[in-house]
Amino acid sequence: MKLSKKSEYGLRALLELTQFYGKETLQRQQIAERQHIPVEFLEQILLALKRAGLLASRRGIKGGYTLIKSPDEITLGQVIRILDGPLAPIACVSKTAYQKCRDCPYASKPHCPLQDAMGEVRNAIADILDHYTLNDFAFGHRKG
Amino acid sequence: MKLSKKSEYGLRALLELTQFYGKETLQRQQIAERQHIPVEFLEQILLALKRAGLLASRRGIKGGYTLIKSPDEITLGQVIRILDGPLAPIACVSKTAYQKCRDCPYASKPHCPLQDAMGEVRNAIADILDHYTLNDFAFGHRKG
DNA sequence: AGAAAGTTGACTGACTCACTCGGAATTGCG
DNA sequence: CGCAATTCCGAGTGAGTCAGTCAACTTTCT
Repeated sequence: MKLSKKSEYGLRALLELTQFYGKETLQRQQIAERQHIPVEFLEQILLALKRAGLLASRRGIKGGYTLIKSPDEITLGQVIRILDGPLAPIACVSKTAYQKCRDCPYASKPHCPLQDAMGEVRNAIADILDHYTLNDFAFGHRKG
Repeated sequence: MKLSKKSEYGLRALLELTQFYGKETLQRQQIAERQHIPVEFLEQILLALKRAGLLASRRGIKGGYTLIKSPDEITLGQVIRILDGPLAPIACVSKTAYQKCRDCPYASKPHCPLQDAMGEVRNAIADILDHYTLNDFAFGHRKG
């Protein structure tokens, strides 16, 4: 049940980019320093977020990264799925990356205890993370 | 955010042991067959659960494993913590295995966005798993 | 005694995590 | 143009974890 460094760094990087949304573009270097992230590792994270359509970048001497979507349209759930894969604890309860469980003795039966339990967990996690926007994240989450 | 095979197998093994609670002792072999678990791997799982005080075992020709605590006193949360470690996505929000995060730029500040978000997730997971007993698991969970 | 079971520790192959490196492409400036 | 600063991209790496496997030992029952 662990969050990878990749996701942690990714979220912390987006924290910075959210604070400068609509103002400046930030360079890897700056983000890395402010958030204490190894710069070369950060690079591949930012690239993944760019490929996923969250960031834009410019090369060259005045280059850098910018948020391309509004920070209240991006949720922590999206980010973690991009960097870490599905939120669900086991594949057979994932909604975004469902996979039938093989070799499970309940696969044929209408009802699997593990699926029930882990399904609840998945939903609880997704409920939080898919409604937690970068704005909430950067400026304080209004609790429901 | 993934559940290890170890925990999955452990929970499935306890499913069997719960069904026979107060009736028979089960052997590794039987559990392994019913739940399709590699028997030698299952062994080390059962041993861990024994050391943690959930199971008793008898050696020798009529040996096997039994639940030593009532299945409504054991929660899925306990089991997963024994086999997989803390439920919390990051150590600095764990209640059972708290660790100060080092190198986090918010470590000195009164308030860390990542801790807020992951703290919510941790609580949601723990709320479910620490109230989900083996009885609920084996015989159907009464939803709150 | 001997077979059947659990106990223990070590071992292994594949994989993942968290980086790291080298080099190519792009951009701005003088 | 030439050069420096920056991003882009693929590959590599060392440590560690995951998911078992194995061999040798002890205990118990008949």
